[in-house]
Formats: sequence, C-alpha cells, structure tokens
Amino acid sequence: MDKTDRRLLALLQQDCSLSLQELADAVNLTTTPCWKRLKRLEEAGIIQGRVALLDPEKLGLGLTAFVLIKTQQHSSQWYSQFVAAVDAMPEVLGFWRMAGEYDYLMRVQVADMKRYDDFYKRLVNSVPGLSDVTSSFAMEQIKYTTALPLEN
Amino acid sequence: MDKTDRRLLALLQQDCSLSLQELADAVNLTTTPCWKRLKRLEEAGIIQGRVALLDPEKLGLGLTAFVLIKTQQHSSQWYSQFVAAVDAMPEVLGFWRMAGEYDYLMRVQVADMKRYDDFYKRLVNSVPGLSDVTSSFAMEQIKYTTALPLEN
DNA sequence: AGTGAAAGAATCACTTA
DNA sequence: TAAGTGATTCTTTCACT
Repeated sequence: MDKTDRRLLALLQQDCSLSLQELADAVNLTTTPCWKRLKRLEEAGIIQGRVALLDPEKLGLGLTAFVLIKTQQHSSQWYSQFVAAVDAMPEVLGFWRMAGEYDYLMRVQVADMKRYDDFYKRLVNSVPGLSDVTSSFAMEQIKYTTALPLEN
Repeated sequence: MDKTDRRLLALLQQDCSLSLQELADAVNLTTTPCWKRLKRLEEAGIIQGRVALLDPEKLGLGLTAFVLIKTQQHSSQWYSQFVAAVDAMPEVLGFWRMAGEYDYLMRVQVADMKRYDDFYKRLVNSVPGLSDVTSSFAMEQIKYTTALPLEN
C-alpha cells in the first residue's frame, strides 16, 4: 500500500465511475498496472465494494433518527439475537456498540414519524430487555460522506 | 419513478459495478431502455453518485467517535462559520443538526485516541461558543450500510 | 421499449525494466 | 516486483425503428 494506492483509493471513494484511463492518468500510470493495483486492493478487501448513493429526500425517506439503547442483557446469546434482529431491519443504516453510558447507538432512516413509531415498536419487541431506549431526531443533515480521511 | 426504477435503485445501491446487461436482465428490459432509466435517475439527482466503499480498519482508521454539541450561539453568521469549519474536516463523516437536548451530532472516524484528541482540539478551536462538547466512542461497528430501505 | 452498429473501456497474455 | 504494449472481449452509448 504505497502512495499511489492511497491516491487511487482517495479518488475511487469520491467517484468510482472514473474510467481506468482517467485513474491511470491521475496517478501517472498506464491502464494495466493501474488495473492490477485495483484488483489487488479489491482482493485484499480494502475496496469493499462499489455502490450508488441515493438521495433520501427524493425517495421520501427524509427522517433521520438516532436511537440510544441501554440494556441489562449481556449474554452472548442475547447479543446474537439482538444483532440478528437489527440486521434484518433495513431502516437501520448504522449500528454501534458503545463505550460509556449507553450500550448501543443506531442510525435509522425512515419516511416520517409514523414510520418511525412503527419501527420503534418493532425494535423494542424484537428482543427482550430493551428497557431504556431513547430517540433523537435530526432537523437537518449538514454533512454526509462515505469517504474516509485519507488526506490527499 | 415506477417499480422498475425502484428495483434498479435497490440493485445499484447494493452494487453499482453491475453491468447494464445484468441490470437490464434483472428488471426484464434490454439495455437501451434500462440505460435511459439510469440517465433519468441520475439527472433527477436521485442517483447522487457512485463511490467505492473502503475498509476503515484496514486503512488504520479504526476509531469511530460520536460528538454531541450544545451551544449558545445561534446566529446565522456563527452557523455558516461552524458549518464551513466542520466541512473542511475530513474526519467528520456525518454531521446533523438535532432536535432535543443537544444541538449537533457528529460522526468522526480517526486512527486512534491520539488522533481523536488532536481532532477534538481543532474542533473546539475552530469557532467560538463550543462549550458543551461530549464524545462517545464506538467499541464495535455492528452494522453499516449506505443502502436506503427501498423494500424490494 | 427494442435492434444493431460504433465508440469506448476492461481484461489479459506477453514483454520489458 | 512493478510497469508497459497491443490484441481481444465486453460494455456503453446512440441513431433509428
């Protein structure tokens, strides 16, 4: 993983519709060595995939909620059940186990409050022991990017 | 935006390296009408772009932090200054203005605690009036997806 | 929405430094 | 071990139906 690889990654995480020729030009290579680098980065799992980013507003999914969860349940069995349940909920775009006061944090994207309420009920009923669940709602998304800070 | 468009979007937000032929097959079209739909969805801004998703761990960016911010400053001038400052910080992957107790929530990705501390100092010095800033750290990322819940 | 042709891009065997 | 050339194949794009 040299500087050229990093520059390729920085470019691709901004726009993966760049052609091999454009990428190669940007890093002063010809297409073949550039292509080999991309294959290597894919096989190494550094490039996890290529996705289209969609506009949530235009798709009627304008409500972003963050859910903070505390629980008394900490068995590994309960945990796998919880993770499986949350995994199966497509409204959950992000899910983290946290250090500190709350045990879990979730980012949820839905159409409106009615849909959020619906999601919330499904969530608290999906596993036992979700007693302390607090929801916070976003008024505005100021910044959102999938691009990691690779500094180029 | 009919059902076919939605199915195309659902596919592309999972994997935009699918060829036009594969996409067309999946929605029972030939390449040309399928291509025209994609162009329409791009021009409408529903497809915002195509990006490569990278593995943060493998790039040495394993620390995810959430930053909650309260402020007394609410002038539009202060706000644009704050937004511009945060925008310029590549460690910030998500930034929301919130309803409720805290005014802002941020998702930050960095290498380690040392780098986080560095970021934190830059943040609180970027604009005046960031008195109440609390950081929470993720122990584990359980789920992360850019795919919106389009239900297909 | 489809056909078919032309242009463009990706892929790979082989070569070179 | 990394880069380049050139041929082949696959993909995208578009005028026309």
